Amino acid sequence: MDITSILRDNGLKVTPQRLAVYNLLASTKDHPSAEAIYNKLYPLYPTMSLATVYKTLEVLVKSGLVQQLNVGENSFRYDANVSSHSHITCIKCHRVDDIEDNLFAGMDTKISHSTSYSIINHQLYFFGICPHCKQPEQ
Amino acid sequence: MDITSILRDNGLKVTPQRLAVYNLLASTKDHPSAEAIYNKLYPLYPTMSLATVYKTLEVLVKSGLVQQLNVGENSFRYDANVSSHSHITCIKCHRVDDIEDNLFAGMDTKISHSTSYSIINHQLYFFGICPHCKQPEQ
DNA sequence: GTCTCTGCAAAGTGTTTGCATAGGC
DNA sequence: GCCTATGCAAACACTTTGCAGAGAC
Repeated sequence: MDITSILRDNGLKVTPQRLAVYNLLASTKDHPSAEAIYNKLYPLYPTMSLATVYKTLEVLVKSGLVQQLNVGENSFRYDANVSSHSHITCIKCHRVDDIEDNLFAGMDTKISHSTSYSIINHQLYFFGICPHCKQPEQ
Repeated sequence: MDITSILRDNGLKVTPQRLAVYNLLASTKDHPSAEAIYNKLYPLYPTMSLATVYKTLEVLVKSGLVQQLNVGENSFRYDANVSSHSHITCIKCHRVDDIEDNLFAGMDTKISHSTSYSIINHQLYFFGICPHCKQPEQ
């Protein structure tokens, strides 16, 4: 199902701003922050405001079209990939990459047994040095 | 080694405020935020300011006496347990409990192989409903 | 035409900083 | 007595809110 139908099904209007934010997120593996999204869209939509980006992201998150990530910076990052998957951050260049979730199969069940919680989901963040930053400086 | 010696070894002065913040963290499994720490200490140290709590926490984190947690709220939480261990948050009452880290043995190596990053550490957060909140409301 | 969305500015929240004074050593 | 730490207030960064006008349907 496409974003237009999903928005309409949720009683939400389809606006150029909403499409622009979603399409930007869907076309990158970058995990940008609200501000980064705004900076990328501003040249194309010079009337768009940062407040609109925030309001749009809230709508997209609530509609299940986008997920909000918290990689321990002071701002959130956003991801149009809403499937359960984890992230790894480079402590040098701060890029954020995806990790396939099948590496964590069965983990929720294991945790559930050892904690007596009912596990609903998880957010797993790994920190390290990416292949690019491992190369010697020149 | 006790906190007094560790502070001195780092060239830091031992002040009542630093001891109070550290001892509070060391004596609870609560994972309080800076504000919660301030609120607990204020009755005992009425001249202490929130800025001092923040400055003290920064010093303690840098000295390796305390770790900063990011459970996806808009504020950080702090933990005097600096051993590698993960956390689980109740989405109803927002309590944060510890998870023994041996459940995750070998995971960093696995991720390192699949991502080509050098893994330095990880932050694993689980979300669910705690045993207490699972009980029917009365 | 209705009712939600946008965009501006202002307010809010958690955290950090500057600086004079207090206090550890 | 020196030099760092404290505590106040002001600044900061990110995010949210209020509201009038614009725009989707």
